[in-house]
Amino acid sequence: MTESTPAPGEPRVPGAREIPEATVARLPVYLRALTALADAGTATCSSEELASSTGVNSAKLRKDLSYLGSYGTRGVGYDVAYLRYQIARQIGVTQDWPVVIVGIGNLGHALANYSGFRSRGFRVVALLDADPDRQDEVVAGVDVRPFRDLDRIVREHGVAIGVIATPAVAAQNVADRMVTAGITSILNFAPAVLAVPDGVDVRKVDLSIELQILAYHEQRKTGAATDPDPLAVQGGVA
Amino acid sequence: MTESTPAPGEPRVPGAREIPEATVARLPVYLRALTALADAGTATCSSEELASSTGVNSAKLRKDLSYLGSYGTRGVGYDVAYLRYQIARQIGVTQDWPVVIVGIGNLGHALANYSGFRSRGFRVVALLDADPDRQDEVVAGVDVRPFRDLDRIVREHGVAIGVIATPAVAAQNVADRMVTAGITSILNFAPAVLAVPDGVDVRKVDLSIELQILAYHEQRKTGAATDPDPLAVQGGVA
DNA sequence: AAGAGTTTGTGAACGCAAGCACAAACTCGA
DNA sequence: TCGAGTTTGTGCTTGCGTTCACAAACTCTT
Repeated sequence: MTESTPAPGEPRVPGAREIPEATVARLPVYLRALTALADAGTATCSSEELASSTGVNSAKLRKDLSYLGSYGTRGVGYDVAYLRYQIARQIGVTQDWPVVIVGIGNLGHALANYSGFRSRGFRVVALLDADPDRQDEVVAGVDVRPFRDLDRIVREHGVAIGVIATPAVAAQNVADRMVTAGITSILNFAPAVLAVPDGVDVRKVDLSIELQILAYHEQRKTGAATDPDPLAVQGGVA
Repeated sequence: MTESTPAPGEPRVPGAREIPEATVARLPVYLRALTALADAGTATCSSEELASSTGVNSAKLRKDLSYLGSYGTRGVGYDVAYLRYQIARQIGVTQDWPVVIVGIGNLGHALANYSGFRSRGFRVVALLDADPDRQDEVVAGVDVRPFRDLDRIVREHGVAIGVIATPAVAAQNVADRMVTAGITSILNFAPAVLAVPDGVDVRKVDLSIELQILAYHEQRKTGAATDPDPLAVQGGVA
């Protein structure tokens, strides 16, 4: 992904270790498991327990946590509340993150209503849509605003993160406008490759790609491969 | 992920090369780009062109394609239609994949309406929901059926792939029922870790995890880390 | 206080993936 | 036919991520 170059030679933050990308991707999973444990009233847990409830290897879990610091106690395990706070702080979900969502189709609706956002510090400050007919609606308690208001909304609320839930053809234009408005992190649900300047992070979630990966493995399981006959190309794929 | 062990010693399929997981994950991206090129009337393209339109390195693209076979022509490039067919065949999207979706919330609606499924061989044969009030609805031209019909529907349509779009608490039960019914690939949108027997593949898409990864990098960019004071644990994270 | 049992943190080995760089194989013009 | 230009396919190097395995550090019982 578009990693902001850490200025060759000098570390990004003096005391902060560099956390590997693979570890960063797992921290939210640990956070969720710790929250569940805390809600269940559990005060302490071992790396083995936490690992099995998150579906990872316990050695990997311990190595992941070691990048954050030494927050466990040998012979005992981890304090659930303490570890949870430390992970939340590292990820950044102890802060408030104002977010805008662009594109109010089915997916935009689903995202606006998704409770998992609010509970982790993400606050949807506006839903934007280019269609003027939609701008009287209120979805999930948030006003639908015209897309042209993007700049003002970003400025007023200090929005750093934008979500694109538009059709593919509109995605690049939306991304450009977001970047211009000052957004530096984009979560893209549109099936399109976005070009953005350095310093802007883009993560992509593609629903059909995940299904296709499953189909690949499923095909291998059942051994049902299509005829590799090159002549079949004439017909093409539907 | 739960990779079906390829029987130590003997290759899974005699003639088939083993395609690396990282490559499999990119094949759908190439497929989409090739479809766009074909729609635009392009007959031939180089690895450089295809790479830039999919956002990957051209060397990586060529290496990925080399796992499928030698489908390019040196000095010329790749035949768009031919390569597209070969990739589609390898992934398995030249076949028809009947799919069931369980959980008709906002996300279920979005998935049922998503055109990217049908155009790639995925056919939603049923939407299942435990709520009896919803079973008169028709969403995206597909009947909403009671969850208890799962077994029959899977049997009748030969469903191999199931999608879980329920709340987290229901997910494991749904997965168990899916496995019992004969489903061997699950796409899970619920924020829960699923336990499934060997031979069943699970892929997870977690909307809030992606946002949290963005937040982590965003926090690093702005240098706005929260006070690491251990005493703050008393307050905990909201 | 000492030994047995438990669990963390991490050095080291291993394996997969990314990228470089170049020979091989093609086209095209003279 | 030959040489210049283009593009693929791939061996090799490098780096990252995973896993193993064990010393260090803790608790608990006697």
